[in-house]
Amino acid sequence: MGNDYKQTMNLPQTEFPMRANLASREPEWLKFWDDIDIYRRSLEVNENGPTFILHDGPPYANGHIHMGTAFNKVFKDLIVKYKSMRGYWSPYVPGWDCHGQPIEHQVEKNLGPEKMKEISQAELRTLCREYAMKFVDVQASEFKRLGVRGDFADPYLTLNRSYEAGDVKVFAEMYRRGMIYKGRKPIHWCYRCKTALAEAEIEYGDETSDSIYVKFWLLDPPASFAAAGKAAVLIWTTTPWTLPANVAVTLAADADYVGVAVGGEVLVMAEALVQAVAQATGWESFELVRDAAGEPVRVKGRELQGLHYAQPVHEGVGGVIITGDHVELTTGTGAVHTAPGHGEEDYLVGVKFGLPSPMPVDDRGVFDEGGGPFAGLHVEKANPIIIEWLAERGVLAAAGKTTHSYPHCWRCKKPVIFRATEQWFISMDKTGLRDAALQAIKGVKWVPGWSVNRINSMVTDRPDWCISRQRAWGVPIPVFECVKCGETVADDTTFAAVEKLFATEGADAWFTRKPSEYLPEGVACPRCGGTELRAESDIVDVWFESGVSHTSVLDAREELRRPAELYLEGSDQHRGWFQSSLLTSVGAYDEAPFKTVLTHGFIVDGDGRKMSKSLGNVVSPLDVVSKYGADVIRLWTASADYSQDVSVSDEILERTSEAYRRIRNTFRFLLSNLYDFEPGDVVAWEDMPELDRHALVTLADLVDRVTRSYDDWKFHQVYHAIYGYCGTELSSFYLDVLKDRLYADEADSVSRRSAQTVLAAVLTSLVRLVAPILSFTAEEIWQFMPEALREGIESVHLAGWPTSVGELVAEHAEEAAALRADYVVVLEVRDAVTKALEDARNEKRIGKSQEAKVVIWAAADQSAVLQARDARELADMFIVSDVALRQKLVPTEDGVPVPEKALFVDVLPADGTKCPRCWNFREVGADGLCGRCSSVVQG
RNA sequence: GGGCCCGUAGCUCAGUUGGUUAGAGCGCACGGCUGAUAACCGUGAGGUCGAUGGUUCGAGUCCAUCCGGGCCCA
Repeated sequence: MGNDYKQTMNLPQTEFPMRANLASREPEWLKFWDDIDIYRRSLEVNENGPTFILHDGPPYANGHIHMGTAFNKVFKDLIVKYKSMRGYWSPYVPGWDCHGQPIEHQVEKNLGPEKMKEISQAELRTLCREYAMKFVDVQASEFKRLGVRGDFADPYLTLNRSYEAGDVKVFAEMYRRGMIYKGRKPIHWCYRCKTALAEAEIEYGDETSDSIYVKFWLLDPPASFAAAGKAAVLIWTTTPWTLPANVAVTLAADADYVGVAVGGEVLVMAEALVQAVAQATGWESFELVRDAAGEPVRVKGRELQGLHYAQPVHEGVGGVIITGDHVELTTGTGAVHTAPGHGEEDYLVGVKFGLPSPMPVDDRGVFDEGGGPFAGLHVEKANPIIIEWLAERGVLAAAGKTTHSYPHCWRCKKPVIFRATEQWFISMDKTGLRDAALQAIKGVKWVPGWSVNRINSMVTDRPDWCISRQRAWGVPIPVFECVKCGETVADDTTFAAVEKLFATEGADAWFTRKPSEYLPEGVACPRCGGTELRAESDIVDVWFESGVSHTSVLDAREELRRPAELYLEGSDQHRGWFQSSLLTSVGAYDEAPFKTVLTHGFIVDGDGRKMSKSLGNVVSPLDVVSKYGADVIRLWTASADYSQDVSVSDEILERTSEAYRRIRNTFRFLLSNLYDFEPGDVVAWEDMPELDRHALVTLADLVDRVTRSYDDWKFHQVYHAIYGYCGTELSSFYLDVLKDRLYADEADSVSRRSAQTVLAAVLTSLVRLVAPILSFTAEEIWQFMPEALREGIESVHLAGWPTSVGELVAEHAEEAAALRADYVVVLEVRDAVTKALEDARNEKRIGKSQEAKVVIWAAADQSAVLQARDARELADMFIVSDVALRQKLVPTEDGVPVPEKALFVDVLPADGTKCPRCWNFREVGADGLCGRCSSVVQG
């Protein structure tokens, strides 16, 4: 609409682009932050502030980041930025977990078997180091691209010398305290490659095995069974070669066991499996042992516990019947042959019952003397011989073949065995570590609340911690072995020497130098006095390594300290890092390394399913960055309730992106109406229209709410509060109402300056509130703000937290309370008015609301509030040209009319003529303008 | 199979100690505006609260079972 008056108005002006173009513009802000060294600066401004340390849990330096790592890092970043803006000294040192089997495995795969054979352990370690460092760099740049701020120039790496020295320090302290011991545990073992295998190095594949049923004669059978014949417990196994290591039979405690009478013998097994076993063994006739009443004799597994049987291989040796949770009643006989040296479950139940774990198979897979009659036999060839041997002795009930999934070595593709070997353990109970840890848990704040249950049950139930690994890429168990007698040599002197060695040369030296080169003179075996020592070849579990970051990082770095205020990781870390950090810290220092632990759920797709390549629902953070921008990932991170699993999908990101645009446009409107606002233009509270004072109250309330939500770690509430404020409070009400004043009133009028004063307050507050989340956009806004509003501060991230509005409103607390109450009513009426306007619009009686005049038949409870305001004020708030107030009285029985309870609104065409400048309907003068516009135009 | 946890409109979230017709914003549909314009304003339609069965005068809100999903174990 061509309108000459347009130039006489104060229409919005700004260079701040409506379209964000985040993907291409964000890198410019990254450069800006680099240029001004924002990380150092953010520390400097809070040099004297209280300390807040969020200690970063190290992601594994392998591969690119995914949505989960992106979420976690952004989450941490917004907390650190918030605390920093609140005045806390909050250094953030990112870390990486660099050692471990996956990297070693990958390097070995890349190398191929030929080259692998040729290189030394030291060379392999060098390749692993290069591999890890490459991905540290990759991930660091990806994290930075997300806007994560921290000491990326000097992160902590578990392969650093100083870090490795910390491993020794913690190990030494726990060793001194008597928590670390040497024991045995079965592990996957490949006797061809003569090596231990990690779970990830196992490939499962179908294998045809022997399937045999064996009778273990009971030495002290229950009388009810024995009466019917010689009694045995019947077991089933697919690994006959493990029978020499048998020490027990495990039953299900609550299951019913019966005696099956076959050929004059009584075979005890689970009742539920009798039919299946009969089929497998081909019994032509059998019957259950019955009592006098003719009922089958049923005995619970737990009642049989403690009975003894004759070990099937070793003559004159007894085994014991125990019970365990792992016994299934779906296959076998419900009586499980138990050899703690040959299986994980067998081992665990063996530990529980204090059983020995004989291990008659050597590292080549050959039976030693422990194999009894089979000594010298290779396990690969043992099965048929053992089966025949059993048959000869009349204990083989049946033999067949079965196909099942079985573990294979990834290198030679051949079946592997479970074999107990010497390992290092941290004892949970010898020195009371478990109890101390449970005690320490109580002193930590766990968010959300269920988190404490989880850590508690894990610490309560976990077995001793096996901390040794038979690998190359890691930190060695820092002890020695006497070559002469095999005794472990480790004391203050050796630990100090090793710690120094690692601190100066790194753990690599362990593999290239002889102990005599770095141990002081005179170190000798405490048992035999031998002085020739061999360095332990096992390395330490990577969980132990990352767990000691409280020592290697928090203690070691000047800017940090232990305990940290906060650890923040996904819920899987209850078993992982939270626990390993807790146990090593309690073990070495008797206290938890953290004051608060925050846990978040996992990232899943829109249907709540985990992301996987096969489902095709994987969302890559790098793709999201290039499509939407890092700020949209950041906004998504903040918007989700992390106490449960967090969904991400195209739709969710699309919605988040729309929310982003809404927030961005709100800022754009604010900026565009402050182009001519100078510090001298500020209007005092007393001189403001009531609407503006109310807007300040609303803003102060928002700041308050948002601050509390940040403090309570409720970031999705921050998001909802800010988003809602932009849409509801500002866009659809306050800003909409303000347009007339901002555009049409005289530029320098008090009414317009008052509005701008409020807009400035909103802008400078809001930009700070969103800065921890929308780090890039907030910075962009900051740089577009009028000079004076920036107060000479270079970056929004150095600008501190908004406090002045809250103080101003607090000075007028009473009035503020009244305004809050009154505006509840005003806004109710406004809703009714807009609804009535919409009806009129649908009837084509009006177009824009300024064409209307509304008559409000106020309800009784609203009347007083409306009466207290003048009609023009109300008309402005409702964006109509005029308001008339009426109160409808209705007659009552006693003849005294009372006000009607309901509210009615009539919409009429506005009186007067449309002012061509401000589009309100008014009395117009000779120039055709309304009084206000006329005087503005004339100046 | 075990431990911990989750399941309210298409999406993100609210729903106090169980109590009137379950809320908000966004999206969507329709309409308005064209002086926030790849914007802005308004109105409206969408849930019976994963399912079933209990406790209760009354349950999204307590109990049980089941279904679906997640993490960690086995």
